[in-house]
Amino acid sequence: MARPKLHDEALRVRLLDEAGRLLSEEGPAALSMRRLAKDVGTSTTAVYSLYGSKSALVRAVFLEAFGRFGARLDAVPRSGEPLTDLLRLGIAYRESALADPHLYSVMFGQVIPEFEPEPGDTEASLSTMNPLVDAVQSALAGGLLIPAEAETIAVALWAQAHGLVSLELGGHMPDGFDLAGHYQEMLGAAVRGWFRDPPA
Amino acid sequence: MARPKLHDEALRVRLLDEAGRLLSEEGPAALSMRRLAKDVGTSTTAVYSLYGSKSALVRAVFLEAFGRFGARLDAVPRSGEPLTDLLRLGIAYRESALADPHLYSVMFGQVIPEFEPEPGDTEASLSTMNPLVDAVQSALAGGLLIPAEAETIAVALWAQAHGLVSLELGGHMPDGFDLAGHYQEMLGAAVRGWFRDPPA
DNA sequence: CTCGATCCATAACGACGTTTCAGAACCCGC
DNA sequence: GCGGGTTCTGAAACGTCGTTATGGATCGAG
Repeated sequence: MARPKLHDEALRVRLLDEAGRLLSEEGPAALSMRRLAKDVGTSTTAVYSLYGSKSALVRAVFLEAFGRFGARLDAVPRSGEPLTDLLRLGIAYRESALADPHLYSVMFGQVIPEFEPEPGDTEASLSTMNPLVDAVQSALAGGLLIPAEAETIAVALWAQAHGLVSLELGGHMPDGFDLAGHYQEMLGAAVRGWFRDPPA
Repeated sequence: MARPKLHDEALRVRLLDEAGRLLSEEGPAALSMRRLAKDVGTSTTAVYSLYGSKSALVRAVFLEAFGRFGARLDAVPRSGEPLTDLLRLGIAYRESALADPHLYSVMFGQVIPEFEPEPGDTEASLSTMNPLVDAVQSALAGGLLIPAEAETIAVALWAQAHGLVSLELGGHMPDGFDLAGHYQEMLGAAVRGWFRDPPA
């Protein structure tokens, strides 16, 4: 038979890490197959034998990014008070996105033309929403919210946070608008919209 | 002195139209300088003498798209009832985005790597928000909403609509989730969050 | 030690954005 | 009317991209 593989799992991981680093630190334009290969000290062929295409490589980064993002949301300490937790999750959402804007763009924008998520990849992004759904269900169970589907409320709140973050990252906020200063107020209103009765 | 220009304003308009058509019908990947030049029957040099770069060309499409988008929102008939108008605007927002998803991506995503909006281009996107700010101010003047800055409420509602549309276009909705069926309910909750008193 | 199979880095291919360049087209002064 | 100099033009060139073909290097089996 033949020589042993150099293009092994260790290299696969190194490529994935370096791809994430390139994206995070220099943006989507910096991630090219040539550049990536050179930075980890191998050839483009190696990347292709391990990943097959740029699209597949970026998908790996995409899934990894969702994994980290979901972990950050999971790590938010729970207060036992569902409405408090919803706010905390929203704040953690923005912090996570701002901590690595380029990765957030890979997850939710189509910043890399070669890659767009496949239907099955939707699950990755939906897992992001799990803690949100849990908190909404708790609130519903406590009779705090109007009777609606938990999924509907969760999607609405998710979209509220995503919309704010997305506009902020895209530079679409009004001049001088202090999003950080109004973010909690906005999240609060979004949640309050589903209240059964207004709080005192 | 010299020969008259062939690369005149008429050609500039034709290029802009064709660029918009390419984007709308075939997506961002189809918009290349060579393809564009060939489709309007000229050379790439012509595009460069008129626009200077792909970035500048896409910026023209970007501004044009915001113009059309804003016009659609301006054209929404007003009921005199600010809360009704807020819902109508939200619905028109989604309809406009879904009518030309690729253009919406150019406006709010960074789908074309060569182009990202300059600071001054923020005004274009903000004008989209004008009818929204007007309706919010009317509602505030009518004492319907809690006393907050109109800009804050408008940004929150805008982000709610944008977030929903953006997640929908990106394919991030849960499997089988009927956004169209829940969209008004969600918008209603977003507005209700700013109510002074809950409606009957 | 030789052979054959396997893997890998180099180099090539087509397409991209952009720029260079030689010539064609034009206006002005005569 | 007709050069001459200026300006504009399209074709071709440059470097980079994603991707793929190729030929040499490398190893185990006999």
